[in-house]
Formats: sequence, structure tokens, C-alpha cells
Amino acid sequence: MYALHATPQPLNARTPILAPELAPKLSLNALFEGRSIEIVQPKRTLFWEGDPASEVFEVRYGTLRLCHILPDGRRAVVGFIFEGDVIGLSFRDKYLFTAEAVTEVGLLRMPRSRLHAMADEMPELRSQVLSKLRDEMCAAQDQLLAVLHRSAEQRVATFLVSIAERTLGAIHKGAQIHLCMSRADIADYLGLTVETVCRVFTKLRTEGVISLTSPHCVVIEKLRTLHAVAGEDEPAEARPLH
Amino acid sequence: MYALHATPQPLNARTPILAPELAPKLSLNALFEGRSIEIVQPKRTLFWEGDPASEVFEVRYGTLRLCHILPDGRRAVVGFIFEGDVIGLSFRDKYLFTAEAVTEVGLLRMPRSRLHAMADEMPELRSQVLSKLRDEMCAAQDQLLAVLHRSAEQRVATFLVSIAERTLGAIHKGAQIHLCMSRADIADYLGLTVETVCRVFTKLRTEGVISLTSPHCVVIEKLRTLHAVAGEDEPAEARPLH
DNA sequence: CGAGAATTTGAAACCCATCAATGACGGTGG
DNA sequence: CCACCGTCATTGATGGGTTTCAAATTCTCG
Repeated sequence: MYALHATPQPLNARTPILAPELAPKLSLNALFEGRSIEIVQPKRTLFWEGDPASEVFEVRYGTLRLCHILPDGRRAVVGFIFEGDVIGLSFRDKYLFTAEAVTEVGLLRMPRSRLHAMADEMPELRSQVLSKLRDEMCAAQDQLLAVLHRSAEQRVATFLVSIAERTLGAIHKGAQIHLCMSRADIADYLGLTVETVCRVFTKLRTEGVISLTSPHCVVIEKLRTLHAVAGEDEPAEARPLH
Repeated sequence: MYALHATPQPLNARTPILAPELAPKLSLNALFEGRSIEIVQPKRTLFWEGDPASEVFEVRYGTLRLCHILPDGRRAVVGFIFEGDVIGLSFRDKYLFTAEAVTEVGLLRMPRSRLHAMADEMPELRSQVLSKLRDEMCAAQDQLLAVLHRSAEQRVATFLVSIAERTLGAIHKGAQIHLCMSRADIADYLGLTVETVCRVFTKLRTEGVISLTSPHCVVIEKLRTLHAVAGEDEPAEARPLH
């Protein structure tokens, strides 16, 4: 959430995905063209929560983790950023979270003032920014609903589906998902503990829903069952108990 | 969340509140001036999830409940709307939730197309709409954090603080909060059950943190303790065990 | 290869959901 | 006026899922 997905995949397909041929010619991403790519090493911080939010970023490759420190000292991960995503449109004067590189990240940077100035000139760009903000709202609501009333198993299954769709573009049986983030990152994102996330992975593996060639490489073996566990659709199709 | 608070009061005071004298002259709310007030009776629906999102609304008095039906049939309350709030800026083509009147509601209505047309003409209004959208994002993130990693007691305490701030403008010892929504509404908003919400109210009452003159009228007796239970600040001040 | 970090597994405790029942309140009709 | 009824709020008992604490194992990387 709070990030602009290249291909937004909301929890419930309420948000129609804009067909490429319908996309406005002046792409938001096109604004970054010509700027030089900046490299951020893994575990380095792109910006800190509370810093003046003076810039927007487009991620060209790699993965970022958006973190927020809770009053009790624990960490909440409010989102992950992948290739093609844009960060920074939804801030007020300060960044609301810290952005840390999970992998090596290549990104483009632009002052917010410049984006705003250009948006003032171009109505088309403006409506795109608005549209992106609305996408973020949808994503934020979906994330809330994906977590609020749901079991650990449902959350993890939904997470896997969502990551597959965002990083692979689509999900299919046999798809290999590379989870570059740690179990702790996933746990903090889903509002669970590391141990619970682990146990769910193990459970899904023993049930044959997924297989794990390594802790960070998930293969989807039973797509239907995974969707059923995620509980997003096909409510009539009960998940096999074993 | 998803609603524009007249006086946004995020969970963590990261969002500075705009002083009235600094507010732009062309208020978003001023756009609705001259339009006739429409009355919605309690339990009536203003619009349904999935309806074409053709209008924006400003609530003049009363309380609305924003609901979303989950795939498993349960209901999630994604927000409450009070006097002065505006709904509709963050939608794409369809409403993302159903809006139901909790009390009698008086509101003003305006076509989205008209708002967009005016925003195209007036840069000042435009930046205000953007600002409101960003407020919504902040509120959405705060709501997520308020619920994700937190116990039932923390959620309810945070809810009380938040409602007090939104409906009374500020919170103080002895403040009387009128909760016009039902326990079920609160439960569905916080991701809890009715019974758990009740038990927390009872617990806070027996601890002397609040008193209940009726189920819908809460008086704050120990503000410090309530804040401590909410867990927003003063982490050093441990809450008394009994 | 080796050391530290990350992941996985186990056992016990706790919190919340669920099921069940009672109590409080308001409205309606006899 | 009061008995009846439906809705909502409250309280109790129980079970399940998740957290917590602890330890073993695997992975990663210098």
C-alpha cells in the first residue's frame, strides 16, 4: 500500500485494470525518462520516516520495504515496492515511513516540486496522479480487509497470490515466486509473528499446495487450493481438509 | 478512513493540523454552499458498494457508516463519517463501500463531474482535493496500524480517543462521548466481535478509566490511563494491572 | 569451511472467537 | 397501563488459533 503498483492487483477485483492501449500517452513513468539511475545497496535506507518528503521515486528494479516503527518499539511493514512502482505521491510534508532496500535497487528520483509544476501544466498528467492516488487508496483498503478479519493461513495465502501477481504479472500453476524479503518482513507486513508465518508455510507445503526449494523460493503446486485458502472467491468450493 | 475528516486526527500526530487562518480561502466545503440539504433517515442507504460513483457528498450533521461485505458474508465497517466530512473524492468509477445512515443525516450532494470541472479551473481547489486525498491516505494508514498489531483493549481505547477527537474536537478528562453506533458497528470496524468489545468496555469501566451512563454515552475518567492503554505515547508509563 | 543470521520446530500460555444465556430497553398492541 | 416481543448489550464457559519462550536446524556469505 501507499505505493503505486505497476499492475495493481486488488484483493477483490473491484478495480478494473487499465488496458495498455487505453493508457494516456503522457505516462507518469515517462516523466522520469532521461534521468540517471541511482543504485541503492541492500539494507540501505532510501529515506527515513519524518524526513521532509521532497522527492518522488520510480523503482526500475529491485525491492524496497516500507517500514513504520510503532510506539511500543515493534516494526510494522506497510508495504513492499517492486519494479515499476512509484513512491511519494501520497505524502504530505513528511515521509510517513522509512524505505529500505531489500535487494539492490535501481531507481529514478525527481523533486516533488517539479512533478507538481508539470502537473499544473498538463491536465492529463494531473488526472494520472489522481488516478494513482486512488489506486493507492484501493490498495490500502484491500490491505486492511486482507488482514483485518482473517486467519494467519488466509493472510499468507493472500500474500503469496498478491506477490505472484505483482512480480510475475500473473499467477499460474507451477509459478515460481522469489520472496526476496525475510520471514520477519512478511510477518510484520501481515501482523503475525515469524513463527506463525513459518508454520503456515510448512502447513501449505505438507498439504502440497506449495513447495519450497529454498526458504525464499516458492512454487505454486495447487493454484485452486491456494486461492481457496486465500478465501477471495469461489466460496462454494470448500478447501480439502488434507 | 476513506473519509475526509473536518479535523483529521491521525493515530500518531505525524500530520500537522492546518491552522484555520492558514486554510485557503476557496474551501472545498464552500463549493457546496447554496445547495439544498438532503435528509437521510437512520438505517437508510446513501449509496451501495458497486454503484457508479457519480457524486461527492458533504455531511452537515449526523453519522454515516461505511460498510463492505466480505467474501465470507461477514461485514467490515471501513469507517464512520461525521459532521463536516466529505465522501467521494477517493473513488474510481464505482463506490468501494456502502454508506448507511446511523443517525439522521443531513448532507449536500454534488456531481463528481462538476467538482472535476471546477478543479480543472482552479489550481487552489485542485491542491485542496489532493491534500484531502493525502489526508485520507494518512487516515487509512493509521487505521491499519491501529488494528494490525494491537490487542482488543488497545483498539477500543484508540477508537474512543479517535471518536472523542473527531466529534468533540479535542479530548479531555471528563469528556462525554456519544457513541451513536452499535457495539456491532464498533466490532466490525475494529475487527473484533461484539462480545469482545463489550468485555473491554466493562473492563475499562471497572478499572475506572471510563464510566458508562448508558451503553452509548461514555465519560472519560482517566485520560492518561486511556492514552496509555491505547498505547500511542508515554510508553514508559505502564498501565496499572488492576 | 565456519560463524552468525535466518528459518524451522516444539511446548505452554494467553487472548479472542464461539456458543449460550441472561438482562436492559423501546415499541406495540391488548 | 402493562404484558409481550424484538433488538441490543452484557456476562459466562469453552475451545482454538496465535503468541511467547526456547531450542534445533538450515541457510548464507565472507
